[in-house]
Amino acid sequence: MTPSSVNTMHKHHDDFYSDNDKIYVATDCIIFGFDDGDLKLLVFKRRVEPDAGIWSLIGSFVRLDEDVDDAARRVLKEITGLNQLFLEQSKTYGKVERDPGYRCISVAHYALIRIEDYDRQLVEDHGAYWYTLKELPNLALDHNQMVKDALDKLRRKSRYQPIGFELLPEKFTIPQLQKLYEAIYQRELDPRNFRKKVLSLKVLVKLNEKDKAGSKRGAFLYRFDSEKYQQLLESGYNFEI
Amino acid sequence: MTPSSVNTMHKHHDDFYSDNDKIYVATDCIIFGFDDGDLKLLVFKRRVEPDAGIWSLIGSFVRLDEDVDDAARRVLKEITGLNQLFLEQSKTYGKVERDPGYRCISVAHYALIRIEDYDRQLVEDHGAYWYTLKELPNLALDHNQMVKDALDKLRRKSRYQPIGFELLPEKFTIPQLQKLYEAIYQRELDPRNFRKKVLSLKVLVKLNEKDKAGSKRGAFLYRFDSEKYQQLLESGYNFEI
DNA sequence: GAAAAAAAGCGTATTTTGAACATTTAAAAT
DNA sequence: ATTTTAAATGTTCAAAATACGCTTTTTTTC
Repeated sequence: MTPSSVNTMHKHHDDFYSDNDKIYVATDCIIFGFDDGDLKLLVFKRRVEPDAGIWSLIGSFVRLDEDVDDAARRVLKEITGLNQLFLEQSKTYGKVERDPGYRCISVAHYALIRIEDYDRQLVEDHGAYWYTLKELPNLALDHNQMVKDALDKLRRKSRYQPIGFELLPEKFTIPQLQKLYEAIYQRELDPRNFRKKVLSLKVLVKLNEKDKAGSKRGAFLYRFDSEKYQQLLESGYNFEI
Repeated sequence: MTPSSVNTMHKHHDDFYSDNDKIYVATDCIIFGFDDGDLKLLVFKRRVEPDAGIWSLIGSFVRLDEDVDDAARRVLKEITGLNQLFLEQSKTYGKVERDPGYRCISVAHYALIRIEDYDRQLVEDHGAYWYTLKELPNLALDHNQMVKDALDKLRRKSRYQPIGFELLPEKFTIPQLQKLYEAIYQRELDPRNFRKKVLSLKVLVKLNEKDKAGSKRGAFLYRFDSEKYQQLLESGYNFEI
């Protein structure tokens, strides 16, 4: 390749790319859920070589006629049955030897789902299992790195965007929300300060119901007010949790 | 495609992928520089359709035998002559219609370079030009979006990591550093508070030289102490600028 | 060569935010 | 009725962010 071929976006592809030079493009999904005070990850038994029998993330090749993020959405839909969910690109993995079988890059996406919502039958049909993050086994290929990176993104993002609500049911209590953030940040938070902080953001609506599951006394349920959130965002409000 | 084909990472590719189904994989580079108080971007005149004659980012196809990030490094090296520089993946662009010519996804990377270091001859040979961010023209394809996203990443990242130093010469003054951060954040900072803050991080070494270019009085030059930075990082120090 | 101008550099007061901790309240279990 | 458990409210102290005043050094101008 000559130096001038650097500027290849300026040349026609046929100039140096033959069809069998092309690289496979896949997407892998890091699916986070939250249950019982723990962050969980949906993983699958891999069926073919290399690494057959090993747990792995769920993924798919990107079709010629579909957007990359649509491919991720398609995967999620077929596994969980869920259509509308939080889905965001994480990072692209492009090492030559990342998949020993053939040259393939993967555009990883991470998703947050309310663990009560997903379709249990579909998940079971695919041989999938919810692993607690702490007990996560070795995954195929570079999938452990993918999880690490996605978790990092989730942590960073949840500091300045109220993204955690995607992992909770519509109605939730402050202590539940706290447990979620403790799971994300992997450290304990002071319940009094947490409550103060989160209520000061003014995006929670207190309901006239209590959840009795967590304690004898029961805790008031809240819901996230995304309209108010949008308003505050537009008026330049800075969210940090 | 059947539902089971979702889990394609588990199947062999030949099962549904023929060679001419494959997608082209490219990389585009958002090259930031800093000069004269302004953030600048290195752009190029596109030579072929679509959008020939339009300014665009520099890019290249990823070779079959090179890592995606190596492709970006190769592009940068051939354009600027620089080998060791700050380079980081930004985001992957995978819309079907993003390039009308053919199906091609692009893994965007952003780079920070000291504007005095680059090879002017090489840049000129490639028909490149340093545009001020504010005066940036319409770019080809989805390249304006790429710039927007990369700038956003740069902003976020520079809040918790001292990456701004990559854009300054080895020796710089506090006022210069402030101008850089003002350019990145697009807002004015108080010189007294900025100085206090940045010196409190204890990663700057004051030199016995003054820079007379910026003012009549002249300002002391400093350099970034990356060893000390590493030490502090390892001891769990939290950098926020 | 004295005065004005301009940016560098140092210092202090005020406000806001974050961390630590004590106490009361509601409801279930004994 | 008493104990137990977690929810909820409140207070205090320290640290960090912000706002702003003033002196210093050197060049320019009259």
